[in-house]
Amino acid sequence: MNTEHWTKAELRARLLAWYDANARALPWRVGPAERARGVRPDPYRVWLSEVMLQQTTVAVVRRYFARFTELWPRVEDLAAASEAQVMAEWAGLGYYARARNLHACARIVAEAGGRFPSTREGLEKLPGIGPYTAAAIAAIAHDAPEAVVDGNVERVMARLHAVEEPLPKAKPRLAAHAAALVSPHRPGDFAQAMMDLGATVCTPRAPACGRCPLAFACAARASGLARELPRRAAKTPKPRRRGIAYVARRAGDGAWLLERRPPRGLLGGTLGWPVSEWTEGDAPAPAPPLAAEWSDAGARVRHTFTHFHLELEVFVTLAAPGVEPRRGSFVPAEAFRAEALPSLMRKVHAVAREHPAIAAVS
DNA sequence: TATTCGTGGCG
DNA sequence: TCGCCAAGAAT
Repeated sequence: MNTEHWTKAELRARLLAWYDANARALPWRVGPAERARGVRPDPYRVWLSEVMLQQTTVAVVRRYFARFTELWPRVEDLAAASEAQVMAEWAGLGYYARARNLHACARIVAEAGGRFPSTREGLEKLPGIGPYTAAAIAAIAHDAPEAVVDGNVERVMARLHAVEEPLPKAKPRLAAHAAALVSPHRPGDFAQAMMDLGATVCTPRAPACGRCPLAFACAARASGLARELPRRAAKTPKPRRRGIAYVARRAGDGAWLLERRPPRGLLGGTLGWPVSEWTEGDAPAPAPPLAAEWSDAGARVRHTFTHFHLELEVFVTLAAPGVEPRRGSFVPAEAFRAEALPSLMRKVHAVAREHPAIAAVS
């Protein structure tokens, strides 16, 4: 029983009208005006942007998206790259399983003629494409009438309907609300409008209800709850772990000792400095990757991951030219780029490079 | 169903 | 300094 004095059609119309006037200009987006003229976005660019945007802010994705599409303008180009190249370019973006899945997905699609599936069901079979991303590509690239439910949409729905149940338990309810609203006429624009609204107006901390095209229908607005919703289940505190990072340069040619991490798990598949185990209680056991005189670089590296804090001691050494490392391999100085390392490892590099034993080399 | 997976910006 | 959170997926 709908006891509201507004209809879903009216709500859709208000949102789309707002989007027509306020859509963000994004490099991977075909705006509402162009779209009205029949222009459709390139599914490859939609896919690439959506994967990058998973749990990641637009500001950061802009830079990476520009670089990726410059290097690899088509899915076949990305498929032809090596996984190491893709990992190096992804470095700093986080959630590195995305990069591995991105590359695997590109090879599957390229092998299949370079065409992405056009349905949500087909898309969801590909690595790295889950329910959200499949629906987003289907709606945005193909105008399929799919409900696209991300964090923004969940927040908008929680407020619009004053859903008090905390996340993540409320997810099915919020998804149902979103599904009931999907525009049958402009599904792609509707999906992007919902996300723009969440990103620029119905924001987490300080919603700008005065500028919201849906304020007239918003239950949370009416009851003064907008800022409180959506509620979330209490989070468990992050433990603190400690470890040691080892930065070795080779005397003479200045090569750096780096190690590729195992393909799964934390920072899986990325390039980095050899490290000890990371422990919570006891001090970490030393685990130098080669026999040498190691010096404490002094400054500690602090870094916070999704579920723990880490503090790393940094040890450095200048290794003799003929030394054989127990782990990792030497990368020539001219081939080394700190930008190809994940953020944690960049921080280690920034500390190590200040030490005389490291700085003195070439 | 609950964990595990990065990072940077902001209040 | 610190907790919160962002266009989630995989296991």
